[in-house]
Amino acid sequence: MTTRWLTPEEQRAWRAYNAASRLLEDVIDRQLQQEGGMPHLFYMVLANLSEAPDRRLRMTDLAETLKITRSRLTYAVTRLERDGLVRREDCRRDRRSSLAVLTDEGMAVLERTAPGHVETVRSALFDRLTPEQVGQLAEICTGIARGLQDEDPGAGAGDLPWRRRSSCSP
Amino acid sequence: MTTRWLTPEEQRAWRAYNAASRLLEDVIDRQLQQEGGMPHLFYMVLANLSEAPDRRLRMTDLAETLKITRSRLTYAVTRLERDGLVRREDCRRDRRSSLAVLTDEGMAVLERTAPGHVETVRSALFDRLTPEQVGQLAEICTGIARGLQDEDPGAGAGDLPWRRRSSCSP
DNA sequence: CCCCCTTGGTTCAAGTTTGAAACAAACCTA
DNA sequence: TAGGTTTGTTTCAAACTTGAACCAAGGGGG
Repeated sequence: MTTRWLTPEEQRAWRAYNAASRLLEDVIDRQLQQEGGMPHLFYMVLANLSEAPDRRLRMTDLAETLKITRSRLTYAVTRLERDGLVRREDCRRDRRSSLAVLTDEGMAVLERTAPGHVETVRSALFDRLTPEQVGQLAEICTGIARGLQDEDPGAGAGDLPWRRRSSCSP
Repeated sequence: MTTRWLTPEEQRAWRAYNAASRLLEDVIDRQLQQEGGMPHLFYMVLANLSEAPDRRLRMTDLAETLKITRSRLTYAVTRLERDGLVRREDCRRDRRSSLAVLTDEGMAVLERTAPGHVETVRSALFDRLTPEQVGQLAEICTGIARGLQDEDPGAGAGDLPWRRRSSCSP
């Protein structure tokens, strides 16, 4: 079958998206690096932990919500641990698992860093969007994300009992 | 001034965006890596060169359109040059500049790789969007990109004679 | 219980990215 | 036109990412 190339309108969207996403991630990374000494991803690790029950999460679960590989998370947590912002803990239920725990210092850094980060996200993104556009963006992105999530397992249509989720709170 | 935190709707959008952009870039990188032996960025270097007059571009101009640092581009071009897909050429007009030139082999690889790439972009992104959403995405992203472009120079309002653009075709 | 398959994590080497120098050519301007 | 600034590019080390390989521990059948 011959390739279905992108229409001019699709090209316009695709190029704009690539430019915007690169620029956006750059500003955010730079801001967080300067004021928090860590890249965006590491910040998100802290943020996710801070919202988790008891400030701890299984490595695998954390990786899944962040949409990154376990290997990448291992590196991030190791670094954050070295800086004292996160601590590893063994899981009692399943001796294979390990939990990442946000330390008090980690929480402090997060609280100190959050305002500047939010301000950046706001001025770079939301201040330039109308309320309708915020909704449109959310709609578009949840659709894309859901699509890309559920296709990995098998090649065909999803037939799983709608995604299991293991838990491991002590 | 106290922080203007994100509204629930903004949070929803922001989280969805982060998930989607990460997943999207992952699929595309993986596909391109497997079928083309290069990451997305490198493909974009080839693609941009292929559309340039005479298939050549100044490093700085290329970096600017790709929204990446010159340093990053240097690395990419060096690697592509090692693989024979791109060649460097000196600029006659300005002896400081160097041009990246798409070789015939580079063009061939690009043509061989493009269909699979487009198919991935399509199935991951555009097949999940309505025509209106494509327009919305384009609108949103051009707005963001424009905003982030023009704020870098100075801190205040732009006062430049609307962005110069040097050219250097032989 | 033992074997096999799956799951949770880490490790390791190779690849990529970053940001701060370093350099060199071009461009003022006095 | 010498000297200082700007512009175009590369270099380098440190940081981060990737993917494959590895090592446990859990979970069934037999």
